[in-house]
Formats: sequence, C-alpha cells, structure tokens
Amino acid sequence: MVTKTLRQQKALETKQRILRTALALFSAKGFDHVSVDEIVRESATSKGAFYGHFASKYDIFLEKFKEIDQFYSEFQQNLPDELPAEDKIRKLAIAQMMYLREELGRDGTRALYAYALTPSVDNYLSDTERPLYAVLESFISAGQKSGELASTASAKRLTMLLSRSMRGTLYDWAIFDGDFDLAAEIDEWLELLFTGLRV
Amino acid sequence: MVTKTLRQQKALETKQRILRTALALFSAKGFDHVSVDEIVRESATSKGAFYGHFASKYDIFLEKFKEIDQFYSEFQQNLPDELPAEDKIRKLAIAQMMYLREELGRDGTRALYAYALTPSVDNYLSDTERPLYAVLESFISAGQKSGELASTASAKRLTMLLSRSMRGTLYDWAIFDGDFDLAAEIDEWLELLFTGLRV
DNA sequence: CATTTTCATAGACCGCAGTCTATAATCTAT
DNA sequence: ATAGATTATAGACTGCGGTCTATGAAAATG
Repeated sequence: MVTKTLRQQKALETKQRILRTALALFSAKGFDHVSVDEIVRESATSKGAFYGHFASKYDIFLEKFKEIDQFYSEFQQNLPDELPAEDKIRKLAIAQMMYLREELGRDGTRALYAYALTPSVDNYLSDTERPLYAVLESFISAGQKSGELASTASAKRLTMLLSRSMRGTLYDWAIFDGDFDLAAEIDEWLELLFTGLRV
Repeated sequence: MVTKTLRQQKALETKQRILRTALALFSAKGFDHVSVDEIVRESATSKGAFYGHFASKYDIFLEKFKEIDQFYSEFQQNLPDELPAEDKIRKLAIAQMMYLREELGRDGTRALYAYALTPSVDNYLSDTERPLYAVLESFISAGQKSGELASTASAKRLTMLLSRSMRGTLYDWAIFDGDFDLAAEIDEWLELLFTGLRV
C-alpha cells in the first residue's frame, strides 16, 4: 500500500525526520543522554507527533535494532552450505556480536536489554519468531541430522539455549566495565559448550 | 561502633521504618508499582529521610538481595565435602534459582537486572568479589584438581562463564512470559554444558 | 461546494525518581 | 548554661518519559 494522500505523505516525512534526528542524537550523545523533548525540539516537531509515530523512546531504537534481521538472512545466504554445523553456529554467533558492537554499541545494547525488562512490554528479544531463531535452528537441525551434534535435546530447545548464551554474553558485556572482547568471549564460550566440561 | 547518641538512635529507627515499609509494599504490590512517595507517605517520613539513608529506590532492594550471600555460605557449609564437583555445582545452581524465585520473585529479579543495566552504577551483579564467585570457584577448582573437570580454562574463567549462564537463565526468566521452570531450565542447561554438544 | 468526519500535531499536563535548600533538633565546646 | 556547629529530616523543586485534550487542516460525503 503505497502512500496516497497528502496527509499520509506529510506524516511520513515527519516520522522520518524524527527518526533521523533521534538516531543522530543517540549516536552523538548516547541513548541515555538524549531526551524526547530534545529530539522533538531538534526535529521541530512535538510530543504529540513523536508518540503518534513511536510507542516509546525505546521503540524508535528498536526500529534500528530490527535491521539485524536483514543481516541474519544475508549471513545465511552467504555462508557455504557444506560447512560443518559447528562452524556455522560459531560464525553466526561471532558475526552477531560484531554487528551489535558496531551498530548499536554498548550503550545501545544496554538500553535495549533494559527495555526488554520493562514489565508488560512485548519486547523483541523474547520473540521466538524472529529470524535469529530460524537461522540458528536450521543450523542446529542440520547438524543433528548429519550426526555432528548431540540430539539429546530437540533443535528448538537447543536453539533457545544457544540464543540464551548469546543474551547472557551480551548482558555481561553491558554490565561489566573494562575490557570485554565480545567476539572472543562468545568464541571461548562456544568452544567450552561444544567440548563439554567433563573430564 | 555501636549506636551512641540519641540522634543516631533516631536516625536508625527512621531507616528501619522505611526499610520495613518499603519491603512490605514491594512484596504486596511489586517493585514497579510502589513509588518512593508512597513509601515515604506510608512510613510517615520524607524524601529527605529516604535519600539520606538509601542511594536509590533500588538500593533499598539490594539490601534484601544481598542476603543471598548469607545463603551461599550456609549452602557451602551444609554440603557434604565428598560430593563430586559436578553435583556440587548443580546443587548450587538449582538452590540459587529456587532462592531467588522465593525471595525476590520474578518482578524483583526483573527490577534487579534492570537496575544493573543502569549506566555508571556499581551494580552488585557485576561485583566479582561477591560470595557466589568464591563458592563457585572453590567447587570448580576442586573439580579440576581431582580431574573431574576440564582444565582447558582457568577456574576463575570457568567461574565467570558459569555465573554468566545463571545470569542468562535468570534474564530469560524475567523477559519470557508463560511457564518457565527455573530449576529445570538451569538443570537441563548444566547437563548440556557438562556433556558437550559434539557428537 | 458545503458539511461533516478524520486524524496528525501541538503542547499542557501527570506521575515518578532523584536533588536542593531550609530548618529545627541535637550535639559539642567552653 | 550558653553559643555555635552539626545533621536528620521535611518538602519544594527539577527533569524525564509518557498521556491527554484541543485544534486546524485535509479528506470524505452528498
């Protein structure tokens, strides 16, 4: 449904002006140091306009975060099919971490993870329909079929547990000060997980 | 330094009145549905008194959370020494989950994890000096010495990764609606981690 | 065209966590 | 005992995210 009326046209312009302004401000000053009033002032709009287009200050941010879905499908398409399942999973995990580091940054990730904890919000993180799950599950499922991966748990279940590991790593990245090499952390973690802790 | 003057005595009473009132309200209505104004009103004190005694609304809550440290040391003392390292770790993890479920609840845990994401706050979660780390590390270290556990990573490192798993599980508990059996989740997770994913 | 309806926007307003300032009760020193 | 310093507390105030109401311009209706 392409934009039709003048009204819709103008509304869309307003929305995009807000979006651009907000992202620029977030990028310049960090999510927590930009107020909605500031966004509204800077984009010469109003609170009414802002909340007409976005559900919350975080929502605007989510818009950006969801671009990661695009990233996932591209990733899947560009990956050689014959790679071992383990390698695919590791590459995905590392790529995801690097993507978030570059695109959202620590501040952004922190804000996103905090928002997901807001009561009664259908946060994107816990949406098991998002592409991350689909991609991961396809890798795991293939790995189980080919006998590379243990089948003690279902592919769906393993997908949940693996994605949880990623969330845990990202959460720690957000709360720990000092050096924290996201890619190295997830890599070491997966190595451990694949090998197992026993003996 | 035992309380000396009348002033100190009264101040302490005020503090405890606030604390009791706040915890009762949190327990009754959930952390997010209790305002500082309400605590102050209900305890017949003032904002000045509140923030004189507590750094933030979350701080008061942390006071309660830190009781878990007591729990850890008791746990360690009551555990048979000759138990395999793996069992000790699993029991600890499960006990911790049950403790949090009972004492903080999902709302409380959610609030705690959200607070830890507040920028520039020396959040308790990321304090590697807290007893959880010490207890876990002692189990892991013993397990490595006796040859039960892999020594590919240092005990300190494994402690971090294991505690991260717990944080990840608790985080997911907080963000996912519906059924989520904390104890079962961590148990299944540890089983996987000990065994490894390969073959 | 004239009218009625819709709806994007402006900005006053609310509730909240946290800060600041004033004050009076208590403590200390002489 | 009195004067002066200290400090726990009261409560006005700020800044924030988010809501609500009013309004005028654009769209639909006839």
